[in-house]
Amino acid sequence: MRIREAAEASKLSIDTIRYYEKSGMLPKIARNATGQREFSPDNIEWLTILYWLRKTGMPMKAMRSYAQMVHAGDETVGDRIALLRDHQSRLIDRRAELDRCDEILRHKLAIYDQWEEERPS
Amino acid sequence: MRIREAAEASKLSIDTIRYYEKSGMLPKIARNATGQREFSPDNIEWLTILYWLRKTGMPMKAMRSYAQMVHAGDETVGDRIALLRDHQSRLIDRRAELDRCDEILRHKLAIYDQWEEERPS
DNA sequence: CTCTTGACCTAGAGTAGCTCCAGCCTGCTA
DNA sequence: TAGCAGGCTGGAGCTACTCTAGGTCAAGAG
Repeated sequence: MRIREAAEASKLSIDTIRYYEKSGMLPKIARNATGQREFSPDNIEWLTILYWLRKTGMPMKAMRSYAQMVHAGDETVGDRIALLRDHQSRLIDRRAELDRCDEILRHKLAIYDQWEEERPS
Repeated sequence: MRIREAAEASKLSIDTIRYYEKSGMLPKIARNATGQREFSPDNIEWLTILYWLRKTGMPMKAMRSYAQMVHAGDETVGDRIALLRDHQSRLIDRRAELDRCDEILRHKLAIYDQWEEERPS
């Protein structure tokens, strides 16, 4: 699978995939005879996970160390679990932030709506 | 109220507040005799709203136009409502993203946990 | 009354995480 | 054999901060 398809499958952009490779966040990606990247199904799964981790705010630094742990082998499984659980708990915090913002917006909108009612355009 | 207190009250950093002022996202902030910023309670409310809007992903560009609309006066209230409602609907999308990521993490962790069970450290 | 400390100031450099662009190569189709 | 699609690299540009250098000012200690 070449980069265009990999981008579509993972929802990352082509540029972002190349950037992630350059930044050491991907395993070694195979190249064909003319130097083009060839993505395996495993690579696609990896990209997809990165897409979701980034989208929900995991910093590249953490993704890089996760990548290195996967590369390092089985004895890092414990640390990998810790890293993922850690991110999972951040998701909860983020959800609370969304709720708080929603609350503030509701409040603000209630004020504006009342305002509109009183002095209609 | 000076910048340190304003930062504490709004949860923005001192640097970010100065940056926001420079970028035209704040109303005119008063200065005292020695050139230090003096924040009014209104200013603090504004900073707090910006904090939550940014934290939940509103781009600076949108915050800038919101600031300009507030500055422009009452006839922009309709547009302001539209902008806030728009952001509110983004919050829903973000929540869905968090849920999706949580699902993926659960799946991944289930696999790792099983792995750990099979070959305990 | 000078000295230090601490809070503030500005301009500008540095950073994260992309995104876009120029210039080049290759393979397919007409 | 020319044209076009799709890939490649290195590097510039962008957003939203974050940090640093170098300076001012006020208040308390010696």
